[in-house]
Amino acid sequence: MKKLLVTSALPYANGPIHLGHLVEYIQTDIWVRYWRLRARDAIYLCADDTHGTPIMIRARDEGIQPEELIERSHKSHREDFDRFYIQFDNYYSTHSEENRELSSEIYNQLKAGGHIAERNIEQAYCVQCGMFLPDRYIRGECPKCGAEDQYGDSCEICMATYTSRDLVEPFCAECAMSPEWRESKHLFFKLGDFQDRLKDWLDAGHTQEEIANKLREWFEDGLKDWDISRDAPYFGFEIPGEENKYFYVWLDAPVGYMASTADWCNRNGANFDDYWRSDDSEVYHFIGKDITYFHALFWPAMLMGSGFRTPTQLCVHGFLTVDGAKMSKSRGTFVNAATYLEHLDPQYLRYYYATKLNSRVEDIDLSFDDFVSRVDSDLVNKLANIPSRVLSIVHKRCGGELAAMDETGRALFDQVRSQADNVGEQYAAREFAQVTRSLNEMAADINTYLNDHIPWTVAKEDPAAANIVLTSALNAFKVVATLLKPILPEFSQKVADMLRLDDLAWDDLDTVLENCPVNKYDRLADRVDRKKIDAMVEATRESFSQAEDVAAPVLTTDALVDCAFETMLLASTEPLTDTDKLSKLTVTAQDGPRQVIAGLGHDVAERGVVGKNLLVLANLEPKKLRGHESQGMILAGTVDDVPIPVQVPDPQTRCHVE
RNA sequence: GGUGGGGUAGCUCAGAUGGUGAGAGCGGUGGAUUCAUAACCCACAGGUCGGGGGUUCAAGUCCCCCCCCCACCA
Repeated sequence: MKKLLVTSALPYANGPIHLGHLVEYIQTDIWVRYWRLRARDAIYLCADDTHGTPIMIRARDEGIQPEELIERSHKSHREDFDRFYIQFDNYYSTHSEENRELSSEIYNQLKAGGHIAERNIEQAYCVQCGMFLPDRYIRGECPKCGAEDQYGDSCEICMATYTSRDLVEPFCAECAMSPEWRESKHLFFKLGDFQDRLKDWLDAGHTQEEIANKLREWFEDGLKDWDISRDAPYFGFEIPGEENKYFYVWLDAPVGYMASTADWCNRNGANFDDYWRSDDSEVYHFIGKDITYFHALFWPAMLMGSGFRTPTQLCVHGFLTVDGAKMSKSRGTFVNAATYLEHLDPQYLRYYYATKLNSRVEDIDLSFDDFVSRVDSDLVNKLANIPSRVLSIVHKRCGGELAAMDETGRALFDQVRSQADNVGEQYAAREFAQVTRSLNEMAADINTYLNDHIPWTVAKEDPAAANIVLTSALNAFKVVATLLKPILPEFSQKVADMLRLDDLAWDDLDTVLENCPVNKYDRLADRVDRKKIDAMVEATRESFSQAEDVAAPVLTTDALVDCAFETMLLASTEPLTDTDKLSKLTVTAQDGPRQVIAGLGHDVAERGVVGKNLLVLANLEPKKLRGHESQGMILAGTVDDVPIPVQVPDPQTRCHVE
């Protein structure tokens, strides 16, 4: 079999690992561990993605060098991964000499091949911050619907896309200064040069069919040139032959896969070219669907244009939702890996994700109730229970030593053993949900066998006869524990220890333990305490509310003096149906009726606020939103992301708030 | 707004290329058991397969329309 190189996407060095990240790392790790179990030559590589504006700005905000920031991230990422049993062969960094050299080499090759174009473009430049502003760092009013405080590339209210140049009254997101427009030279990768080869590559089945379909849509519009340069100041690699130009972070990020390979090869006496310039290896990238574009178009094209091999397969997965909804900081479901570890066993999450994962691009849901029931009923009640019930009798009645299997016991063993290859195929196909289903069926067979042969009763009269049953059940369980190893490495190792084996190996699936001593049962897993989940959610909620408090600037009373808050009676509401959540509210102020446009959702009337006194910022400059004039701003808080206007209890109370 | 993916028993989900009376696990109910982490084993669930129309001898499974949810949009 060809040697295997497997990667997970490079986490950005700007924040901690969370439960959403872990879907991918656990998925990849299980897959690689399966191949290691099959004794295949496989390496699992990753690295931190360390460059770009957000890192630079964050370091500056913290008053440290970017190098210090990314080193801190690297350390914390590694720690989190280790504790979740993510077994990288190498966890490197894109801020490395190898990465600089490889990125430059690829760029030089592309340039030599005529695939790099130069063009001047005009960009927002903040004089105060001394830098060009990426779309995410420039804000302003949406040119289409007039919504305020929108990003430089698209409007979150009306979903319009545009360029930052189109923004009305743009300002720098960092310092709020209005930017000036400066022209500078940018370098572009002519992706269109590779259109035909990319099409062929996609048609050849290098990724899931649904992904390929989506990419083909982009082909129809024609592939645009990709801007790969950024002007100084920028945290990244300088572009060879240019002055004050840096590679855009997404250029050198995937090259990080290669840099990690190079570093690993150097330290392990292996040959880099065997992986990246050879067809004798297979390269698998596990990625989330959000970065498909980079991995399915830019990345293969970069490789094609620079004389390297292209990936064997892109394994694209969906996103994680928690209890059916997007992860939420305020609801406490945006759980960091480190927070999870303070409360729960990492193996539970590995097992739970495995029960959900398949080879498709579906989102998976972490439902806490389901999580508890899966772990308790599968892992504890069914799987871990088998050695527990068997070994207790072996030690109580049979002197702690196994016997030999009889024909019936052998039949059970063979039945379980015969499914191993099938489970292997499910692993190879990344159908982990099927793997867990198969394993639970096998466990059910063993439990049924035990119940049918009542060794606990037989042992009272005839311990030797009972031991035949126990020995058979335990040997069948050894097969299950071996097959479980990629998902639950520690669980499997503990089983090996109980059986007095060094480890559980695929090649030993046929090896049967008979007439030999075994150790006492060592507890394999405990039930999930629901209280711990609640505590974890609460801790998450608190950590983010604290963070947000710190982030808010401290105001003096001066800032509030100009604000005229007034209670106004809400007379009626009317949803603006061509918007996602805007409603037109009619309120009665002291000086008469007013119209206010508010993003409170179309169903705001159902929250019992009509006829109530609401708190309104009354002296806000009138503004048109989606063509409707808004004369004030309703103050509201959110409960579970649902906006609730602030009410003043007594409807008779009409006042200014000073 | 565009595109993609979904909507199957209370919950989480299986259900190639249309065809025996629609499934699993969990929960629930009844029984059996006591070796085991109140675990395990057996039996029971009658759900308009989102709604409507169509093709067909036959449709969760194909076609059309509608509703709802989710994601992505360099």
